[in-house]
Amino acid sequence: MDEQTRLMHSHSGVGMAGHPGLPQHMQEGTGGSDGDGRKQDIGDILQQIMTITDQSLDEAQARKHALNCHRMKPALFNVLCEIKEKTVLSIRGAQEEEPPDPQLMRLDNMLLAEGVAGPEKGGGSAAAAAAAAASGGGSGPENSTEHSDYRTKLTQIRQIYHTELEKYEQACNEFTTHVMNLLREQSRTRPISPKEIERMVNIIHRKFSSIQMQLKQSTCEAVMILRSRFLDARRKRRNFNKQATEILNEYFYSHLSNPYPSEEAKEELGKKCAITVAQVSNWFGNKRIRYKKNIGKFQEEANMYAARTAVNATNASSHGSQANSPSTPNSAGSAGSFNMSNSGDLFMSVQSLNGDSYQGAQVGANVQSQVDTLRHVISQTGGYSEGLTANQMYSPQGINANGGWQEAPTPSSVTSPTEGPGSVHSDTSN
DNA sequence: GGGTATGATTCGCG
DNA sequence: CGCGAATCATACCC
Repeated sequence: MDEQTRLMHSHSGVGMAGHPGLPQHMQEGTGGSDGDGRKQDIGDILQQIMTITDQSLDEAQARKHALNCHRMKPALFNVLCEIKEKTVLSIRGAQEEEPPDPQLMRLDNMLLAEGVAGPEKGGGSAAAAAAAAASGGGSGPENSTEHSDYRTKLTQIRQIYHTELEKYEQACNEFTTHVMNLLREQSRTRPISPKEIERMVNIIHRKFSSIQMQLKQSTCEAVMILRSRFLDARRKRRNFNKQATEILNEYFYSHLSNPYPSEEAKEELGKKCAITVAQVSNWFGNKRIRYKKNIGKFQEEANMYAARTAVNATNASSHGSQANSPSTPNSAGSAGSFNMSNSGDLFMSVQSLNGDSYQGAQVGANVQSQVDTLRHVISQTGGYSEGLTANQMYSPQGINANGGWQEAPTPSSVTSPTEGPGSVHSDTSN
């Protein structure tokens, strides 16, 4: 410090007369008696500035300080600030005033709509409710747990978002303060106008807001993923419970000739299995196609259910025909209207199990179910398969070239004597 | 972990 | 609109 003071004074006795911030050259007045001296002075200063880089660090430091304390400094700074203002800053300033980013607005809107941004209470649950409404049906309790799950996750996202946002804001403020202090500090040693500081602050804010936008964007993505997970039922697939599968299988195998449950039957099955009608439809759709694709694989299962149905049928003592009650799906499997005297005809009509096609007999449901049942019982014993294969020709109209379930009228041989050929099948809601 | 089973979705067809 | 077929995504089992 002492050395600096010495240096400072060594330069034409220049003191610290100048008031920082004031245009010193104006204060000096126009009295030009020492004009030459001042010119000499300025030349001196400039010389010092120009050569400062050639000096050693210590020397330069000392010289710098001396210059800083020079009475001409404020004036020089003022001029430099003006020049800066007119050149660099004005160029930068041209692109400063921008309209709010449309993408940012979109993100903001979305976050608001999803209940992530905006008021703390209600937003999340409202969004969850909306999402739930969009997801459509589904079983009640299952749905409510899904709700809370969704809400919990959304709250988590919300919390993270707000925490991060706060962090960013804090960091932004800290950084801004830091930079402002730094600039203020530096403004003592280099020409920095307050306007420039203001601009710098703006730049910092813009940078931070772009970071914020990234945060918003990733938050939006997270919400979208959550939403899609919540809405996409495939992702929350649960196997039906054993009982439900049994009920469905029972129906399927006891209606193997025409496994197309009517709407009423689907509702009934849905009720029994605690699943929706749509799920019943899905199940039957899948079952049909998969059964048809690989009958061999399902053989055992088919036999099992067939045997079970057969047992049920034999055990059931009631023999009142329920063929005309299409809305009772289980009537087919459990009703005891099966007439053994028909068995011969039934056997004759049963098709080969190795083939792709089935007979879509439009006989009474009970009779038909017994046909299906017995077909498997027979196949299990391996009794009639060859003969039955040959008998396919017996009912040519029952064979579908594409291997689909045939909906053609029943061959007369299967027609139950108690029910006319036109009796309603339990599967069809016609 | 990989293979299989299974519920759901999508698409084209009649 | 219901169906078959293909496909996806997950559950389940070894």
